[in-house]
Order: sequence, then C-alpha cells, then structure tokens
Amino acid sequence: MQNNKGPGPRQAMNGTSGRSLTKPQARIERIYQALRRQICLLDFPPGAVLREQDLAEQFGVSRTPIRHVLNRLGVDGLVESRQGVGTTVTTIEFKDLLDIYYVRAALAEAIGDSDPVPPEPGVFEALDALTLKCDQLGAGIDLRTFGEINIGLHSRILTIIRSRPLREVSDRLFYQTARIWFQILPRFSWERAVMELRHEIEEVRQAMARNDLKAVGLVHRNRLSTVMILLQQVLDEEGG
Amino acid sequence: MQNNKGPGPRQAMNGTSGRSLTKPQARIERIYQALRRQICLLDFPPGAVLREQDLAEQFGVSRTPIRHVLNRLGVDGLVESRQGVGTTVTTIEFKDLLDIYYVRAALAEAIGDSDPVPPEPGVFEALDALTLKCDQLGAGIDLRTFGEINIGLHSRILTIIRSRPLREVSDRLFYQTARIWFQILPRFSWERAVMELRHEIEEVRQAMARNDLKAVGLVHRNRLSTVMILLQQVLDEEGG
DNA sequence: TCAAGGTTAAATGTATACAATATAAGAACC
DNA sequence: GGTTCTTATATTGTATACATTTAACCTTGA
Repeated sequence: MQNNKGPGPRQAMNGTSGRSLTKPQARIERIYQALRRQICLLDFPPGAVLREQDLAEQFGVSRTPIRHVLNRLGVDGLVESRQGVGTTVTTIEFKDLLDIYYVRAALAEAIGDSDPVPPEPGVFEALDALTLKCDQLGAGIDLRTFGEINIGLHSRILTIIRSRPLREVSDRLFYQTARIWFQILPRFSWERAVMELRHEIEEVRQAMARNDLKAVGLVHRNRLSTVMILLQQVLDEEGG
Repeated sequence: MQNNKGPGPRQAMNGTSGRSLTKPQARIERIYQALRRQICLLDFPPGAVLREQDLAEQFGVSRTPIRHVLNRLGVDGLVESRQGVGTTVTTIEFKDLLDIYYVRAALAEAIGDSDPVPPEPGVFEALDALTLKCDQLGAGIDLRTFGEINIGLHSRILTIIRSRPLREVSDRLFYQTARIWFQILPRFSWERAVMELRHEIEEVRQAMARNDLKAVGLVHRNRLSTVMILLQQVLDEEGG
C-alpha cells in the first residue's frame, strides 16, 4: 500500500455531463442513471413506492447515497418523497408533458446552430442496430423495447452536441418525458409510432453521415412536433 | 398535541419550481436558494471553500441537509466537492458561459410562444424599484448592487412564464451565468452595462404592461445577444 | 353497526460517529 | 541541503441510531 502511481489523479469522466467526478460521486451517478432508466422503462411504474432500504440493499450501499440519488430524481420531477409515507414515482400530466415538449422543440432547433462534432466511432453501427431492433418489433405492442430504442436514439443524438449545457438540459428533459409512450400509445397507432421512430433513426443517421447538424436538429424537432400535435388533441378533447 | 386541524395538508408551494414540498424539503430549498444567491453575488467567490460544518452551524442544522444542498449546487455546476479537500466554488470558462447563453437565447424566444400570464400584483412596482436602483448607481463600479438588480429583473421575468419546465430551466441557466459580470466588466464599460440593464427593465415593463410576452422574450433575448457578442470577441482574442 | 380516538408500525428526515482520502508538515536519510 | 517517506490533520463520504411524521389498524363507546 504505497503511493498511488497507478490511477493518476482521482477523477473520472462519466455520463452525459462530462464533468469530472470523484470515485464515490461516479458511483452515485451510476445508481442515478440506473434508477432513472428503470423508472422510464416502467420497471417502477407511476405510483410505485421506492423504499430507500430496499434500494440500499439492492445496490449494496447504505441509505445515504441512495438518498442523494432520490433527491436528484426528485428535482427532476420523477419521484416525490414524503416523510412517513415513502418515495413514489410521479405521474406526469399531459399538460406538463406538452410544456416540456415545447422546450425540447426549441432546443432541438438550437442543436443545428451549435458547433459541429465529428461522429463518434461506432455511432453508425449503433444506429443500424436500432433500426434492426425496430424491424424486429412485431405487430404486438412491446413498449419496453420501444422505450429502449427511443433511449438509444436519444443517447446517439446527444453525442453530436458539443455544448455541455445544451446536452445536459436536453438529457434532463428527455428523461422527464421518456415515459410518455406508455401513456399515449393507447390513443396512438402502434404501427405508426414504430414507423415514425424508425424513420427518425434513418434520417438522423443520414444527416450525421454528412455532418449536417442542422438537419439532425430539424428531423428530431419534426418528430417532437407530431407528438405535440397529438398531445394538443388529447388536451382539447379533455378540455372540451 | 392532538390532531392537526390547523395547517391542513402538510405541503407548501415554494420557490420557482412550483412543485409541492414538505416542510423539511422547503427548508432545504430555502438554504439552497440562499447559498446560490450568495455564490452568485460573490459572497463566496470562485475558489472559495465551503466547509459543511461551518454552513451547518450557520444555518442551525446538521451536515446532512447541507450536503443535500451542496449536491444540488454541484449538479448546477456552481460548486465542486472532493473528498479530503473540500467543496469549492467553481470558476466558469468563457466558452461554457457562451454555450449557456446560446441556450438561454433560444429559451428567451420560446417565452414569447408560451401561454400569456396575467401580470402578478406588484410586479410593476418592483420593476420601477429596480429602475430607481439603477439610477442610484453612481459612476463608481458597484458589482454587488448590479447583481442584485439583475437577479431582481430575472425573478420578475420568471413570473410571466406559465410553463413550469421553461421556468425551471431558465432559472437554472440564469444562475449558472449570473456571476458573469464579475468576469467581463473589466472588459466592458460600466456605464454601458448599467444603461443596457436599465433599458431592458423599462422595455420589459412596457411589454408586460401590454401583455406582450413575445416582446418580453425578444427584449430579453436582445440583451443576451449583446453579452454573447462580447463573449465571442473575448474568445476570438484569446484564441487568435 | 358505525364512528372516534388511540396505538402501532413503517417510512422518510436528521444528527452523528466512523471510514476514506488528500494535503501539508515534519523527520529521516543520502 | 535536498529529497523522500512518514505522519498528522482536516475534509468529504458512508453507515447507522434516533426523531418525526404518516397511515392503517384496533379498540371502545354510543
């Protein structure tokens, strides 16, 4: 146990933020992303209760780091803690979803105005894999796989955003709305949803191939628009 | 100590988020906002070390809630904690500031497209007070008062944003850049900075008076643009 | 039978002791 | 005298006991 020649400075890059994190902070970040993903894939559906003690045992830590994660998820609006009751996964109203989509649409346009980034190695293979995964989706509704593909596409789009603030805000807002499909697909054609997702993946791939960030942003924005139109219809029906 | 007829449901609205918070959560929110303000007014300048124990005694709580606050400030990028060293206030690079300003500008335009909100009572008086505070600024540089006016204007603009997500993101990004004046005013005319701030306050007031959200967003965006141009110049000088 | 009140159990929130870690000072050695 | 290793100290990170709060259940009375 002598000096630490090995790992160099005790920092590591991790996640979408790109900020440098110490080892324990990186662990919290991993748990945060894992839980966020589970929430957005409905492993923990809205209304589900997350017991801190259970999560602590599941991740092999004490309640303390778990509480940090839950607090952050609370700031994101994905969970809500109440003393004496528990921490429950939130339900998001259609109106709030639409508001978030407005912001996401504005940011999607901003993607095109930011500095271009050379495509990350393997990004095209990843997108092709997502297309394949789309094609393997049958006629039967498989929301979980749909959600995984959606998250995958989102992650690929993030890689071409050089601006860290734009990346962080986009990521945050995406996960705030990622569960939307579980709410609106009863009112939406499954085939059409899959078709539009597949279409976006292919168009994003082509735009990336010619380093056309503006096109990536617009393609993304267009699909957001179709969801916004649907959301607006739902709200009009409910309101009227 | 019997039943709780008094305060009704144990929730309270607080802060910019508009989310419902329990009593202890509201306390953490208050500490968070207080510390954030102090950081952005340079009561804690970049590089300053925030000792958890000191803050705990200062706010009359234990380290636990203080740690929640510091973690959140860390996610905001305002502080950085390292085990064995301490929690230090960050320095923000000009490049990062410019990236944030790009996003803020995009969101400022989005303000105009959101639902109109009737002016909050007292908002015009508050804006007039800010104008007066501007006029009382002399020729001598008083960055702290300038920062307070700037925060005040920001808070007033937030009140006309009905969309909670847009409000939260705007607030977050504002405080990430709020310290910018302490960095760029050496390169900027003090008189011009005050003049432009005063100008925005008056134009925002007029736009609010005629319920013209689009104008508020554009006025705000225009001032952001002047700062972006300056930032770009600084970056060009440094880079070239 | 129903309602009101008290009791109990369980969850989050807090405080604190302990562990891990990094920095700086000091001692030993060449 | 300079360098390197050790050691001390201060700080954040973790685990855990305790406090506070809520909700459900059970009891008791009319």
